Amino acid sequence: MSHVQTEQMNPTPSSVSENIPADVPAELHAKLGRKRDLTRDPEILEAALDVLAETGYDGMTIDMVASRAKAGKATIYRRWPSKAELIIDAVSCMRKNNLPTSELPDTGTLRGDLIAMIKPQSIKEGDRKFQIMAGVLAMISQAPELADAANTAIVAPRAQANLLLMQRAIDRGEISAKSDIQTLSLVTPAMIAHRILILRTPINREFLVSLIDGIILPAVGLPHP
Amino acid sequence: MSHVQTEQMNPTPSSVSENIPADVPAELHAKLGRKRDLTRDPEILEAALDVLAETGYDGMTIDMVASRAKAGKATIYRRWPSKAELIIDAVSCMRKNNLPTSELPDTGTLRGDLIAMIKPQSIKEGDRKFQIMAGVLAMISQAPELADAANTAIVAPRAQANLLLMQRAIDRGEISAKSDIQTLSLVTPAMIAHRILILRTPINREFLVSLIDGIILPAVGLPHP
DNA sequence: GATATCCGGAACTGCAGAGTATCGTATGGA
DNA sequence: TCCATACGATACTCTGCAGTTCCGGATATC
Repeated sequence: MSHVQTEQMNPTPSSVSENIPADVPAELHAKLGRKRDLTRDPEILEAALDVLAETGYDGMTIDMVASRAKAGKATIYRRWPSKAELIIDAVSCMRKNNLPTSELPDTGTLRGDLIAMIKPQSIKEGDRKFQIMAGVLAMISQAPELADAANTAIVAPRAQANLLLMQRAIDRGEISAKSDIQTLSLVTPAMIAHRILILRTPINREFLVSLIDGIILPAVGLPHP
Repeated sequence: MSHVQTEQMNPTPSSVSENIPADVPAELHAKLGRKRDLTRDPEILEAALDVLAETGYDGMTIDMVASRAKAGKATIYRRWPSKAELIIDAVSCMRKNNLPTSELPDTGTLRGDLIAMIKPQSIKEGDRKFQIMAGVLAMISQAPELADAANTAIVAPRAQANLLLMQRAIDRGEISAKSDIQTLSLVTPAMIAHRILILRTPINREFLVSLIDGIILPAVGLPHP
């Protein structure tokens, strides 16, 4: 990280007590209950994620985010105190866009369920998410809470979905209850991350199917179809 | 990445043709066959890897590398034209330190071989390698050749070792020849990377054993011991 | 329509860090 | 012993970007 400036000076401008300036810092803003264009927030966060996915944390500049969101730089700093906090917020807010567990497929077989989770749209979306992950990784060592945010927003949902599907397979007696489904549920996210981050190869259907048929199903004792 | 400067100006100082200065740039240096303290190169590269593992690409400064190697900043720039090339060189040179395949264990069983590869020293060394990987990831999008270098130096050797052990297990009839050992050989590196990069949890013996007993062996049809 | 507030745009400041230049010194070869 | 070269240290320049400030215009409320 390049410039991690002096960290939060003058939380209250106590030197001049004349009156509140037109543009007040973000924290005060929220607390004073001023009205703001609330539709700008998600647009800016989305722009930040785009730039992050494309250029990485250090390649990303606030000007890029501002121009992509057609916003002024000042507008961004009115809402977030620093670049770091903007990104943490952006990544944290990704969680909302995850599909709820109620929408999980239920085909009757584990393989059917796992295959059903492969959809063109989810592949593309997953690609972007892991690009964001790559952009964020550089910053993780300085802001550990970001690791949690990224994990919660990007890999945990996938792992959780896998875990539920496998648990259901155990419950219906399809696979052995001794399977280490906790570890197994992490295999696909880890392999996807490895492929995108290190091999720089985009995800496709064949790859995901080979993970299912070559690793997951054999590991839980199901014969290759 | 912060400062990716203007990229290679005046390859030959044609403006002044007086004589060659005492300290010539690195490229000329090598070509002219001047004598240099060759023992400094690996020390500087090693220092660069240390700093890289600790602070990441953008956190790393040339001054840090110089002082860690007890070298002058100018000495580094005499040998490498830029920070980026220094790091690419450092990562590329890691390959040499990998143990040759001839030293692979041969216990007679796949599980025995895989377990035998877990040694305290290899865990520690692996930890550092993947920290370096984390540091390098930020830069990969701008220098794709670095992805190859990192892959070749860090994950490929592990995968290759796994692959050989599994192939031997097939050859001796221990496991089915239909096993997708190509994909399986990537599981441990990918899971290790995931754990270090995203979960920020250090590797230990229990984790590696659970990968072997919970995923690899079940996936090739060997019963849990 | 007057007032207040926020907006986008743009100019500005400050600083860290890449890369360069210089200097006094250590070293090795003739 | 002398010369050449490369060394470490240090001081320097230059540039990109985080964060700030200012301004004219849009919007909303009354």
